[in-house]
Order: sequence, then structure tokens, then C-alpha cells
Amino acid sequence: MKDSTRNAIDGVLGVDRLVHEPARLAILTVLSQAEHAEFSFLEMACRLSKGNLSSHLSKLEAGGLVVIEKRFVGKRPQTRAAITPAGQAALARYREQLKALIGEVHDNRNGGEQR
Amino acid sequence: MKDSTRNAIDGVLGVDRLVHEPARLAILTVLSQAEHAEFSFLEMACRLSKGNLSSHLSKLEAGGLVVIEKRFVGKRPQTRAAITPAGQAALARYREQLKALIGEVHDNRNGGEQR
DNA sequence: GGCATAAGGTTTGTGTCGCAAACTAGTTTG
DNA sequence: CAAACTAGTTTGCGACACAAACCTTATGCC
Repeated sequence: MKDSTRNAIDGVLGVDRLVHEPARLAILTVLSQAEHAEFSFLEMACRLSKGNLSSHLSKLEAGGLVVIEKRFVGKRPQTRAAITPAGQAALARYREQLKALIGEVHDNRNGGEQR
Repeated sequence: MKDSTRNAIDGVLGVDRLVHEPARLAILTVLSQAEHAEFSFLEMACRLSKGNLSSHLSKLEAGGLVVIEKRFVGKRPQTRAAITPAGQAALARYREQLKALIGEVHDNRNGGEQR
């Protein structure tokens, strides 16, 4: 086993579970591409139910990766989310960790047996 | 939002959780590089406790992604694991899904706001 | 006005999971 | 023979993801 692969594995074992969860990864990815997004947009873009989206946003907010802004548009409440610098950093770090694992494994099935 | 990004998100939301779990991803990655690996090797290579490794291997086996071979070496029992074709396929698919998400997002913060 | 429907979310309930600690079984060492 | 080590498995528990139910305030429609 290559040392580089080993490092990649060490990396993946330490991924931030807050980012790793697919639903939240989707949310963060969308948010990383826009200034902010409103609840119903995320709901459709990420194909999440309202309940699910709500709780995931709460966790991301609790972790400081996004900020939630609540306001009124006309008489209706509207929730918007934006990624924070910490969120951008966490996402970038996550991408590096997974790229290390995914990218550097070539399909060389040379793989001699251990011991 | 780019359509390609949307597809990537759709992909990530449908990842196989059996593969997605970091501990199991590490196990599969190691196994994908060798014919087979024994329990104690995986324990160290993936930095997992015996208990953890045991239960993750059981789940991978239940899902058909690995096969477990038990045998005796001298008087001692030995457990070895090997990835199955289905496991290779699942891992390959997983890599594609995450590569799509991670790879194709360039850090163009052009991201006009929605609506 | 009165009633149904929808928008915009939040709260609750439930099953699953990951992890650590305890346990089992047999072997080697002192 | 007792203590310690190898090689795992089982159990207990807190955390979590998802879905379903719920809440509150508009907006039709009659």
C-alpha cells in the first residue's frame, strides 16, 4: 500500500461529518456558488423536504457554516441562507480530503498481498 | 446555478451510504488495492478499533461488497476480507459521483443571486 | 364573512447507525 | 497454573437522518 494512499485514508477518516452528510454537502455546494439562497430554492435545488432542509440548515447554522436570515417579503416570512467564511473553509477542506482519496487512487490492481 | 452542478448534487444525494461512511470507504479503498487483506492489517491501515472494524466488515459483507474468509493459520484463527466485483463497482460509482461534485465546481464566485 | 387551500416553515417520532466498552474464546508466556 | 496476549464479536447508548404531523399566516372562492 502506498503511503500517499494511507494519508488519504487518514484524511477521509477525519472528515467533518457536518459537511460529509450528503444533504448538507448539497446545501453547502449550492450556497458556495451564490451570495445566498432562499429556503424554497434550496428545497428544490437539493431535492429536500422542508422538514429535512430545516433541520439540516439548523445544524449547519449551529456549526457556524451558514447564517440564516429571516425577514418578511411583503407579509410573508422568508428564510434565506448564506455560507460563512468558515463554511467555505470547511467545504474547501472537505473537497481536498476527498480529492486526495478519490484522485490519487489509480486503478493499478498490481496490489501484492500483505504479509 | 449550472446544470452540471445540479447533476452533481443529484448524484451526491443518491450516494450509497454503505460506501459513503468514512470507515467503510477506507476499508474498500484498501481492499481495492490488494487481492485481500487480513483483519489486523485493516485494523491498523484504517485506524479502526477491532469492534468497529468487525461491524463495518459485517455490513459490507451483508451488502455484498466484500467477502470474508475465515481460516486457521497454525492454531490461530484468521479473518481475511476481499472486495467483490460488486464492491469494486460500488466504489467506482461512488468515486464518479463525488468527483462530479468536487471536481467540476470551480471557485467562480460569480454566483448571481436567485430570484 | 366563512371555509378550503396553499405558502413557509418547525416540531416530533422512529428506526438506524457509529462508536466504545465489555465480553468470548483460544493461545502463548512466565 | 496464572497472567497476558491475540483475534474478534456482542452489547449499550447517544446522535442522527428522514418522514409525518403540526403550526401560522395569506389567498382564493362562494
